Amino acid sequence: MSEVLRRHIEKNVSLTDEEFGLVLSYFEAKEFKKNQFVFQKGEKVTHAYFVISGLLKLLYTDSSGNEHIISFAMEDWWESDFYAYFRKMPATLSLQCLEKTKVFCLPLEGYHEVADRVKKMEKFFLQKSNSGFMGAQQRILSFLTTSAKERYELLLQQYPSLLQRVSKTQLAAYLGVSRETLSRLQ
Amino acid sequence: MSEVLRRHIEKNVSLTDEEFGLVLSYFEAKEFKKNQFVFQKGEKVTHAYFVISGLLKLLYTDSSGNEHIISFAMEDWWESDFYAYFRKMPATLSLQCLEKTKVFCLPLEGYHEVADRVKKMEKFFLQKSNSGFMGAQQRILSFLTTSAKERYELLLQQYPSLLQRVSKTQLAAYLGVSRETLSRLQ
DNA sequence: CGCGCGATTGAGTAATTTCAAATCTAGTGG
DNA sequence: CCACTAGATTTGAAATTACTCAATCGCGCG
Repeated sequence: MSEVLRRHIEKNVSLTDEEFGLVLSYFEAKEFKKNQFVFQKGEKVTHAYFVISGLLKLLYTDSSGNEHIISFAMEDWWESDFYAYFRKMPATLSLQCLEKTKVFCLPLEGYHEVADRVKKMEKFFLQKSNSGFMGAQQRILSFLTTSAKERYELLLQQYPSLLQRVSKTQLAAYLGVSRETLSRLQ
Repeated sequence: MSEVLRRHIEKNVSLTDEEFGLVLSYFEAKEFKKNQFVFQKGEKVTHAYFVISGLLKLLYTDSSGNEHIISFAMEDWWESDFYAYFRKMPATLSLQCLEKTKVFCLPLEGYHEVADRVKKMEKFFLQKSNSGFMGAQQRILSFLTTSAKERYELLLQQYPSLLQRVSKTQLAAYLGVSRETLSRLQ
């Protein structure tokens, strides 16, 4: 469990046993069942989540009740409604498990404190945030430049396991097309 | 000039005169003419740019030669091809001035060094990166949930000055529709 | 077997694109 | 002041693409 987190952090910054022990003390392990919500639209977002195993979707439900998937979070990913988390606002997004999922939770005070007390963690969070930003920008670019079909092929190429793990309805909600259109693309 | 930068940083973290002096020493002021490229696809991206005045577009040119605008950067914004900047890769994007523009440039070594030497700047960069990420995620969400017309109205509501400052062709390239479609939306 | 869920297919409708032509606008030189 | 031009914008019309709603298919499971 905790080695997964340590290996993940040490891809970016190295920590002594002592430092990692301190870091770990700010996290809490939790487990969610398939289909369970980690949090829902309107609720407080108390934690950021590091995924140990399993799969989640971060989604937005529009005024007509349609789901739009902002991202899938799999092993080794950080996820939350970060806007709500950092700004202490009610969630506009929901986070739901697509599989039985184990996570490490980090409350906001823990985030700030661990960054303060272990300066290497501030650097780590900065690098994570930077790559999150660059990834999001890539996705924006893919909406601007490529067709749904190309986005679909690219997604499966990047994460081949997704096709086995989530329904095509979910993939369509991530790609931004109706499930019927996705079905006709293949 | 430099007060613009200081005010910008101090929206997030406060600095002593001495600290700001040190921070400033890592930047270099530069000025670009209208239509001038700050960098182009394929070139090295040596700096991140803080916009003092003027307006730029960050764009991607696809294989057919069509331009897609990832973002407009106006006063008080940071911009670069951050992927290329941080990873020291050739640019996949280009940064071009839509107006005469003044910037402060920060080379990558300066970024790391200033973050190391003024720890508050690490916090500042982290906060900037986080808000950049959240902004990008909002834009992804707008592609998933709203029509081009709604995206257009939202953009003008958020940045009313854009309509005076850039052509509709550019706005269309930002919104992800053809200029003819944008013209028919209004 | 039959139910239920997801995926696919069909048909009609709506939205967007493409390419071309027409219109508008600001700046220039006579 | 006016005519002219280059660039941006709008409009037109046909072709493509995507959407919606409904019906059907396929499969696993009680």
